[in-house]
Amino acid sequence: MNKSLMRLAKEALSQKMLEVIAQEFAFSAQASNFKIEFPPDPTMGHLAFACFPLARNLRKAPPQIAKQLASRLLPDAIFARIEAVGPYVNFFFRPDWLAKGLLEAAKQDSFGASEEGKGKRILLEYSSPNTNKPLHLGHGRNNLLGITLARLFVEQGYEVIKANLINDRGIHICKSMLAYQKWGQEQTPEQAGKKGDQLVGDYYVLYDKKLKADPSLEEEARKLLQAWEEGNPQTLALWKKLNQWVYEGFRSTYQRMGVEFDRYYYESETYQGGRKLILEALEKGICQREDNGAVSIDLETDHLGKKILLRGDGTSMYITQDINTTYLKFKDYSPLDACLFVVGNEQDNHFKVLFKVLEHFGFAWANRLEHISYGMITLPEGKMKSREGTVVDLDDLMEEMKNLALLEIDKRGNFNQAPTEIKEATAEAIGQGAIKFFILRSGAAKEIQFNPKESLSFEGQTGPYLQYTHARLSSLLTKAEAKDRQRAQSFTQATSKERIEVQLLLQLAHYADILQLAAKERNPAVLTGWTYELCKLYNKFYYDLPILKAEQEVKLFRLSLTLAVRSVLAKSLRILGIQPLEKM
RNA sequence: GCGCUUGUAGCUCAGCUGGAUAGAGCAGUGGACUUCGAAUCCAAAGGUCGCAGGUUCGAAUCCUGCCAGGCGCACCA
Repeated sequence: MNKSLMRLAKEALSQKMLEVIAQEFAFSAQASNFKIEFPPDPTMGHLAFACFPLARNLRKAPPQIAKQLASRLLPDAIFARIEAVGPYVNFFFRPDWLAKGLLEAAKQDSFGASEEGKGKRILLEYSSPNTNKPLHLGHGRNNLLGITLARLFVEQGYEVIKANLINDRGIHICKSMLAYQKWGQEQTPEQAGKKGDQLVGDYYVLYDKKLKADPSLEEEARKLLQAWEEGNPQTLALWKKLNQWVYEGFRSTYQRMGVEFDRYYYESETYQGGRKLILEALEKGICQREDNGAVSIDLETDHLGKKILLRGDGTSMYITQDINTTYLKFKDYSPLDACLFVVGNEQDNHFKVLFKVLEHFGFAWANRLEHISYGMITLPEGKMKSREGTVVDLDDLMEEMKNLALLEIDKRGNFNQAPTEIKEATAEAIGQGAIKFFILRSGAAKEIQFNPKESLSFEGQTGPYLQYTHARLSSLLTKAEAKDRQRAQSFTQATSKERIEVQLLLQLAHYADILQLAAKERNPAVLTGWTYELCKLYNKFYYDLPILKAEQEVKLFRLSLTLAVRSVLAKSLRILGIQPLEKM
């Protein structure tokens, strides 16, 4: 599948318009002289030719141009109706043409895929947690953004490397280590009966609590960090032990969310490496030596001020380390067409600086770096604060959502006869669907306000609504006679032309462009919005028109349409990480 | 103070590379289950698109200023 049906239609239309404009106005227009758009409402038309840009060239009023052009245009194989409305010429697709072009294709798994990224490689870093506490809702947004973008890129034909840079060293983990050392009594996660990351997180909180009574702990934590840097065996052993527990905890959270990685980078292995690159730059005169021995770079001309890259004592900083990991990514995976960092917007400035520094260092790939920034998730009370216990823990949230879903399932009783594992798995899928859709439906730049009571509903614009549509439609298909279902697979005639049916076809026709746009804009919300719209259309179709009880030829068309919608819907849901359910 | 970012219906959000009457969901109101799954559908209601200028045939969309929220502005990460 190279070109989407919609693109073919646009190209055909564009060609046609060039000819007609030449005939009617003796003006040889360029395709750039006009724009083909989508009317706000499909009842007005399916494609629109706007006459504004031509008005200048032709010195005629747009409505006049539209009228003249429309009078010249005759229906053809693609368009059934063409009419001038104000300054627009509107085109209506022939439902048969849409049906023929879509009903078969949409059932293929390759539908909507593109070769845009064929032969190209993207490295996408996301998640990148600290190892001192469990993941919270903010990480959830990061993870979901990351994994969903990865799938969108794959759909565009890119080879995607999903990388996780683990912040496994530093003062934060030393705080947990210190508290554990002092008060942990060698307790293991098994003994405590909790996940490793949760256990380690408890000690991080404990450290903070104890710190209030005993400020000298801060000094002790710093000493521990020093011991770690010096390679003290006991410290290293403790560090390894706690980190291992945390990784096991993360693994289960990741798995539950459906998040995965191809490559892990560990800060403990990379944090020193940037020094060499910076010293080289210093030799080339790109960087400057400060009075106390620190190395800085002047980004004044880039309006980013002066930045220290290496401390006076020669030790690494955050940016030192990032310079190195970025360098390593290109070393490990060259050639990369893009190298993306999914990191919260509190680091917008950091990435601006980082990218600029690498540009100054002369790396040719510096212009292929991109920060995928996203807003924080806040609570009605304000910011989440781990110290005040107002953090929404991801594991807790997922569990809570699943339990809520369980209640809803019981209320309906569809699973009363089913084994509990099936019921549980369904509840889990619904809970996940609710969380994922909720987080992915708003644009990344926006802050999300998370109100536990209201945000995670199962009705309306939600993940479960999409899953319900899929289940409902699957249920319908199982009720169709096997013989009809069989025939519907390859049935491509629009034997009925109700408005809602044409709208559904039209929605399917947009799919490929939607996927492409979502990937290009790095914005999964483009897909969530489209998918919701598809479901809305289908539910209306389902409600308004009989399917199984329709007259035979109409029934086959409607079943064929249903099969097509199910296929595309299931695929969109999978890209979003939401499980399409047969029953719920 | 400087930089980035957000401000659209009571609430949560689409629309923002300028175009046809600004759209959904939730909440609230009124309807639709003897009919393919009511986690659904339909209807009415709800808006000075933060404010003020400007560019344009045309601005929620672009520019400027102001107001409000968020995030940055470390030899922290």
